[in-house]
Amino acid sequence: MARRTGSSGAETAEKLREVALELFARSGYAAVSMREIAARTGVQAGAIYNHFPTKQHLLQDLLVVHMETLLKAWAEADRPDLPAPAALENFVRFHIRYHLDRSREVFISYMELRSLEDENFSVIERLRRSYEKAPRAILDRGAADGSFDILDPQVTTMAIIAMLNGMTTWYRESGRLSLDEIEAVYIRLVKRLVGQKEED
Amino acid sequence: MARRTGSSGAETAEKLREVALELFARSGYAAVSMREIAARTGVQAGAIYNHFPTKQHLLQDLLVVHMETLLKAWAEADRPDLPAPAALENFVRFHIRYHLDRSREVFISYMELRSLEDENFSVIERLRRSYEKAPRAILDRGAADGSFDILDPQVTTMAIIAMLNGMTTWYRESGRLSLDEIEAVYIRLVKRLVGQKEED
Amino acid sequence: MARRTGSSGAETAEKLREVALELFARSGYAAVSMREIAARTGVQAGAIYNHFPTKQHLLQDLLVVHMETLLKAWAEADRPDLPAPAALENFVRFHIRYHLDRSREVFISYMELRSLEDENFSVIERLRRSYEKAPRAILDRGAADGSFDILDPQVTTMAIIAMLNGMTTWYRESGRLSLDEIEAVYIRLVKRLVGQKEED
Amino acid sequence: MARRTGSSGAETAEKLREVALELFARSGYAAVSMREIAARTGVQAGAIYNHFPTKQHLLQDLLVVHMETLLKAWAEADRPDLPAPAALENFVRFHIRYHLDRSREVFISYMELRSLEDENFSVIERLRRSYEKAPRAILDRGAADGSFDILDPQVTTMAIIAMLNGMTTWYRESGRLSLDEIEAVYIRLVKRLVGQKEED
DNA sequence: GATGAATGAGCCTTCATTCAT
DNA sequence: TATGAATGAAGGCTCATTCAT
Repeated sequence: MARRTGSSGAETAEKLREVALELFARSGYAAVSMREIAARTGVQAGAIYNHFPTKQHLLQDLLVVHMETLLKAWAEADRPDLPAPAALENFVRFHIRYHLDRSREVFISYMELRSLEDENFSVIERLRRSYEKAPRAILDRGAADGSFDILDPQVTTMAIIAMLNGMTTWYRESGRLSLDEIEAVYIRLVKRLVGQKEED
Repeated sequence: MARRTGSSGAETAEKLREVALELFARSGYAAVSMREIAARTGVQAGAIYNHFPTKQHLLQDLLVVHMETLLKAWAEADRPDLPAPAALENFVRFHIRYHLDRSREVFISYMELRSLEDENFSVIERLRRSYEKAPRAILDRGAADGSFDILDPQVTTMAIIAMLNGMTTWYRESGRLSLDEIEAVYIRLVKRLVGQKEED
Repeated sequence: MARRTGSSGAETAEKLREVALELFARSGYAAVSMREIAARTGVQAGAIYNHFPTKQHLLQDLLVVHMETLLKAWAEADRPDLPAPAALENFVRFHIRYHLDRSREVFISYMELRSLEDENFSVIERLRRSYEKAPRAILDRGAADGSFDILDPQVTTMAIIAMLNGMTTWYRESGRLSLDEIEAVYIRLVKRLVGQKEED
Repeated sequence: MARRTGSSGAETAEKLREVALELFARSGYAAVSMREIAARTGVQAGAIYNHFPTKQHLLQDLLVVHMETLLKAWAEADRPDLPAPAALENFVRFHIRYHLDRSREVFISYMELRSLEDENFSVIERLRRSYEKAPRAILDRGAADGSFDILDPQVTTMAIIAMLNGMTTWYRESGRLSLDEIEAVYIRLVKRLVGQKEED
């Protein structure tokens, strides 16, 4: 059969991306079959290949789009004009909100790096490094102007990111603490890590 | 052909465990085939089934052994007699050293939870929760006696663990800092997280 | 998108025939996909079906056109008025020239008979037999008037055709001998096969 | 299920070779599926891969074995001690008998060269050239000692081979002429091609 | 305990063909 | 007439697992 009335190429591609994202995040790239993705999208397996040339490209597409969207979103959220403490708080808020909204993307962008073929791996790795420069720059700025007391800027940067990302593994909307409360705790924890005096 | 002189069942099983660990950590459970494990062990695929009834059991075996060994090691390293600050430092040292030595086990014990069938999943999850009680208990003790100033004990516990585990993703023996130096930084970072005054 | 200005249906059909001929000759009917034919023609696969109802029809079309063109060309080249020796030489020249010009058609008309469905096979087979009657008739004429000394007319006919066709498998324009030279050799070889005394 | 009692690896491999030979000769390499070969062999498709690593290897195996067997058989049948006319007759007899017995191997060794990947192609092509040296050497010998009157030794060699091979396309056991009769005709035709005087 | 040959299901991908646009 | 998106079947090959030897 040919195209059914009402369906369009862009819609199918977007549906495929959404379904693949969900399944890759839940079961892992290797454990998900093209047939499974197709079935949940409501098409036959072969139809996927009208939109993505291989399974690998589908993963690559998800990761590139995620990283680029993240970088673009941060470019808009970044406030280099703010003093370092406020800039850091801004980063933490951004990172937590953005990553909770896209926990599946974040998860596979860490977990499925190993499923990427070499060249694709490098592309994503480079984008990731680029994002990690954001907190590092703020830390350096705060260290320079004396508002932070940093132990080791590189280790501290990685510690902050790991700590924030860890949240996605246990956060549940129905949990004990609201997102606002958790956010507040994390902001204070990060301030401690960078040796900033608490204002209160 | 029969068994080659000199090889024994226990040896093969151990070699299989070691190879499977390496491959699962590198490529993920779903992406590794029994044939691949067998080939690197130097046997045929069928021989694996003399030692492990299924691929799932092989993973389960690795994870259970890892978690039980970890808990046993901690039971030996734990010093409940120490004051909270020293106990926390002891935990951090233990965790870093142990996890760097077993980075593959740690990695798959986080990553491949989703590859476990339901019952196996619960077993491992329970063991993991059990380990996480260790830092939590120290935090609670320090909070009670006033040596720590904890923001939220549960969030802080998870933050500490996530921060420490993050290290395994970037640590390289040949890196800028020695293990001792990194350890020292992390200990100070953890002290900051729990609101302990730095002594020096 | 609609038809691009300048392209016409007949042009596309002819381009498809040419491309299919080339690909079938090079890789074989079964190994060539409709997408491949379409791509080299500069259209999408679906467009082929505006010109040929199935892949099988496309092959059939090529073979029927080839055989009919061959028969028509021979009808024009044939000189039944000539004495048998001159008529035979005329046939050999015609066959060599025609088959070298159409080596791809000749090749698939032998090779892809097996790819034809039954009815189509019979059509082509009949046309081929019809062409083979040409040399046979000349042989019979020469045998009757004593200008040839034929061993077995049927076997000799097939031998001549096989010998001549074999040339298409090794002939290269850049080879040691020119086409004229090769032709001269083949004419003399054929004369030997039919037991005709060499004039020179 | 595992191996059924009574079956053995070597037997299955041989059966697979025989079936593949038959099917490749009948339908062409590209048109035959591994499942089809497996089904006629009485195993599942996957089992083929215990004996041949790929479909291409299966074809390659058939062709290499055929060419090597042919060369070996000719090495035994060759009689370099005979005078050129008798040696040529010996070659024609050998070639006809051998090729009729192995018409499928001969057919695919010509037809499926194009299905071979580059390296495999070269191997077979080299073996084929090697066989073609046999008649060429006899022709040269007969030309040198004056027993033949050769027009062009290379063209004549190819003509002889093409003429003889052509027989496999039309020979039927139930045909008008017996194999002995056909053989006799072909021997006399070849003698004519090399310009040897007929004895009787 | 190990091999090697087998199964049956499933993998990613391509195929000829169809049809709304 | 052509596109591009779809189908359903089939392609070569790999998988976890079994079992006679």
